[in-house]
Amino acid sequence: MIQITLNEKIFVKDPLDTELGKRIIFSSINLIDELGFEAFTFKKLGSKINSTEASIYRYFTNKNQLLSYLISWYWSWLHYQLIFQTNNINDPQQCFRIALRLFTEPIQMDDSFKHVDEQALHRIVVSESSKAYLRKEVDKDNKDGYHSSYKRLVKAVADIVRKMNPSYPYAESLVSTVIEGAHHQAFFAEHLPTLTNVNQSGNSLEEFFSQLVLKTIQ
Amino acid sequence: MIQITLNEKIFVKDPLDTELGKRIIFSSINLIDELGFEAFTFKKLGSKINSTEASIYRYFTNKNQLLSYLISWYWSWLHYQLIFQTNNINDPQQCFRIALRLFTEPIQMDDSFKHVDEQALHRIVVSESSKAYLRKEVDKDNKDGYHSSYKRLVKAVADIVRKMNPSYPYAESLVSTVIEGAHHQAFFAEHLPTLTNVNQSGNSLEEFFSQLVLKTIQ
DNA sequence: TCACTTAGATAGTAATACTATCATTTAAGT
DNA sequence: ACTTAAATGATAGTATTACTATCTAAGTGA
Repeated sequence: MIQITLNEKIFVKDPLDTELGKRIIFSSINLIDELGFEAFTFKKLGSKINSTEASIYRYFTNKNQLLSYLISWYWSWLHYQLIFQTNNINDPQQCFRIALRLFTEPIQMDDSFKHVDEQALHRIVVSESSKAYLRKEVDKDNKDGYHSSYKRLVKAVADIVRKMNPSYPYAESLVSTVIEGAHHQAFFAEHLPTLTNVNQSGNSLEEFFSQLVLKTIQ
Repeated sequence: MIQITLNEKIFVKDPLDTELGKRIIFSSINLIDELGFEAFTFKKLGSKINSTEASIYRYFTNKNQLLSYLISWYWSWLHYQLIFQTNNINDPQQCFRIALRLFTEPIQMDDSFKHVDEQALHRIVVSESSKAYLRKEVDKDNKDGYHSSYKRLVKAVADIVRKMNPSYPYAESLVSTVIEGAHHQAFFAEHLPTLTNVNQSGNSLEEFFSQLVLKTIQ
């Protein structure tokens, strides 16, 4: 049983400390997935969990903070998976393959987190995660550590890339491009298929990015 | 003097047909750039151009349609630039270089469009363009042609990629990854620099993607 | 038992995202 | 010159959003 701990400034009151807090997290994932982030409101969430808007505000200052919390939680969880799955593996090539699979394949969540719908959270990450930072408030948010989980994950994978080729100077850029790109390509494959070749005639997301990275860093 | 024509369903009434329409376009670029898309409203725009909310609704059904219009206009304009600048150039490698420069360098707009602030529009494309499609309504929007300018541009550049290597099966994915990636990397370089190596010790956006593409398609 | 935490209930406010109506100006056709 | 239609402005109204504030009740722990 593991516990993922997030930066304290990313919530008003830690939702994992209470029963209501856990209901907020659990149900917000389903509701954001269902309605999309724009149409999602604390009022709707309140009525869904038989609580009130005011109660939810005791945990998060606004819905953007809640989104950032969910996304951060997801990155921390992926990072934990990466560390766990690459444990005792020395070949950086193989480590990278594991990382790439985490980014491109729908995740399988273990029983430690039954309260979380992993498929739904993944869909939210694909469709909504960039909205957590594409904001005017990004610098303030960043100071408060809203994006530190993401930054840690990118650094960890960039370190793997550097182990494969220490002279490649764009490790972080490559990794963040792959992560964001994986989301975009998955979204395009579903909604705007002319923008992608993924899911067409045997082409796969993983294969596309695998080739791209290995050839790029040679 | 050229005229960029956009799909008819992307507006209620063509803003380029009237004086007020042009003021809407011109000022919305500045206002979205200044406030960010979330804080931007038709009411604020109305008072900025000495008109009213109701008048703006006669051109666009909502602010998302206006955003889609601006972004579409930008893609159409880039596409035009691409065709113009690659005219009479047969070497696909060189054509690609031109395309890449269009995606990575702040554009220089010609005098035909003095009413448009090119720098501001580019900032909007970087920070807000993905919000035009990362929506629950994406399929409906797509049916109405909201994204056809983007799709045409991606196809045009993918055709260049295929000329360089006809057997590469991920041309569209590669191009859309580069375009979206160029935005992300530019945004990261400014706001979340630990996620990128661009703008650090002589590293450039253009160089990163140039290497990435050329090595990938070999 | 007292203090404290937690949450439910309710109310209120300013702003947002529209829709509707009506009057006025302007431009275009006969 | 007269008529009509299109374009805009002015104003009002509505439901919802995004909060903030206050008050009460229940439960917990020392």
